[in-house]
Amino acid sequence: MLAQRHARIREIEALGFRSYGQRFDFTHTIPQILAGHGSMTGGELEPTIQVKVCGRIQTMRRMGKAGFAHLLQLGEKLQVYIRKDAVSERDFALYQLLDIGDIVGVSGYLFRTRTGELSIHAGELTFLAKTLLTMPEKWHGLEDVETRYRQRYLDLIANPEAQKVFITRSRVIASLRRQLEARGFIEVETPMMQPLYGGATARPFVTHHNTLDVDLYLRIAPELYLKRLIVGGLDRVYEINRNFRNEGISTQHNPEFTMLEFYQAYTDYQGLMDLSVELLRQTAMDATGSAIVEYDGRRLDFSSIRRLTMREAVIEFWMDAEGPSLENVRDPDWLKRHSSKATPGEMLVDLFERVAEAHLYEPTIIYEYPVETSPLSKNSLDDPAFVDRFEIYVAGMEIGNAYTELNDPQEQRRRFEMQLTMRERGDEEAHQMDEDYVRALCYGMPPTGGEGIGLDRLTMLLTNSRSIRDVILFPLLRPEGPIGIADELRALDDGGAAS
RNA sequence: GGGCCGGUAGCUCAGGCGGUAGAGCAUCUGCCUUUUAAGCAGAGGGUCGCGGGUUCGAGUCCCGCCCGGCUCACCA
Repeated sequence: MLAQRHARIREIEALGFRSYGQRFDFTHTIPQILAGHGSMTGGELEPTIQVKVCGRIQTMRRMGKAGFAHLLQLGEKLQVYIRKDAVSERDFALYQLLDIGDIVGVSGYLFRTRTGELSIHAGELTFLAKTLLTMPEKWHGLEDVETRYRQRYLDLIANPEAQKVFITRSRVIASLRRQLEARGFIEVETPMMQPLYGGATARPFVTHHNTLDVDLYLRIAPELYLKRLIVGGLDRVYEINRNFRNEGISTQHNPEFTMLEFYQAYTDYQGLMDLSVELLRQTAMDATGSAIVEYDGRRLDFSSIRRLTMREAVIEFWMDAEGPSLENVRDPDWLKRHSSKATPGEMLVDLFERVAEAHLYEPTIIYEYPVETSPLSKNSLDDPAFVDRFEIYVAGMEIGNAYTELNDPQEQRRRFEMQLTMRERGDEEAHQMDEDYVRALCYGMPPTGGEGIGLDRLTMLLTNSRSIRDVILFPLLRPEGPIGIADELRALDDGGAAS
């Protein structure tokens, strides 16, 4: 097959075409043609409209002295009609040599076929690039998930809906940027390689800088750097970038993933709740055209987001009919009877995760978190065992985490020391002491609200994708091993040189 | 890491009580000037994921390994 296609390059060149062509100045993209002329009748297409389009050949139906092909560009297709008496002899010879997957340019006029399909009546063909490998089958597309992830380019060619997912992803990110900029946030970039990792509980990837001879960690979160910027007086900052966590892979976890983090001085977690509700609603609108989307057969309404405390969620979703009372979930002894964790706060979180989390299908904000699991959040005024923090859950997934930032350096020092104790007890994920961060707080950080939103997961929800790998162009997989294409190409090259 | 499922032609998939491997699309040849899962006639194409074992004989049975999916654990 490879040899056959390779030989065809010479035949195409013998006709005077370049097998790998030059720039092509099209007049319209295929989506533009469909949008602009898709609803015009055959009659309205006269006088003729001349266009130049280009794309990849998706299908071919040859009928002797004429034929049809579908040209695919940007996930949409336009039919091309080529007939012997409408093109030059040379172009017709080229048409006969075309393979599905070749990239060509076509100039001609628009018309409707007998069956009513908008098509381009070819007057001239331009050869732009040759495919040497066969394309996936036309009506199933490429289904093998491993190939789809490893060879994403093939997935994007063969499955138009795969392109749509990544276009929506781009819209999600653009929408959030636009909304934050409109509110006076500025986009910043903070280190991906950090001497100390922090801002989340996770195991890091380690790398090494040769000249400085130091180990560095790929960041697990940008949080501590962004808050240094708040200290510095950049009152509203955000960053959209990758975090790296050296942990398991699943349908909801990829080792590198994209987070939006934003920090707003002089607000608190209540202010961020209101902002989040607005951001999510508008992002859903911008990405999908509606605040109501379908996910896995169920309805998600981003325009009405419930707010529940963690304790209320435990009560509401309790597995038995006779749920606990508010007094129960406040009572350390009651909690101890239902969880084996070390402290009342950890017990409550444990219960919440077991009882409620999977049921949080409709977009829901959960607030009032215990202090033990939140080393960087500010204590609640009315209960120092809790912090002013909330998380956003949709379809059973956590997609956002926000809190009033702890800005008291003494308290922050004590929290870090508490984490160090946990670390000594063997908790690898406990937070490290970051003295420069404490020093920054010593200069005074204004009251601040900070939030992180997982953009991969948000994109999953807005594209109806069940796996995070479907919204990451190149998800991490084990390396593939030898492919052998270089050897095959070299063999063809040697053969060509010899002949 | 555990459990379950999968890997057969370029693609999508069948098949199998152990006996020389199948279809559709794609490819090649011929016919066909409005087709659209175009059609008709013919042809080629496979170390059945890899390695061992059992057997006269393994794609099929057994063991190990590789790759992937789902799921549980951990996390966002």
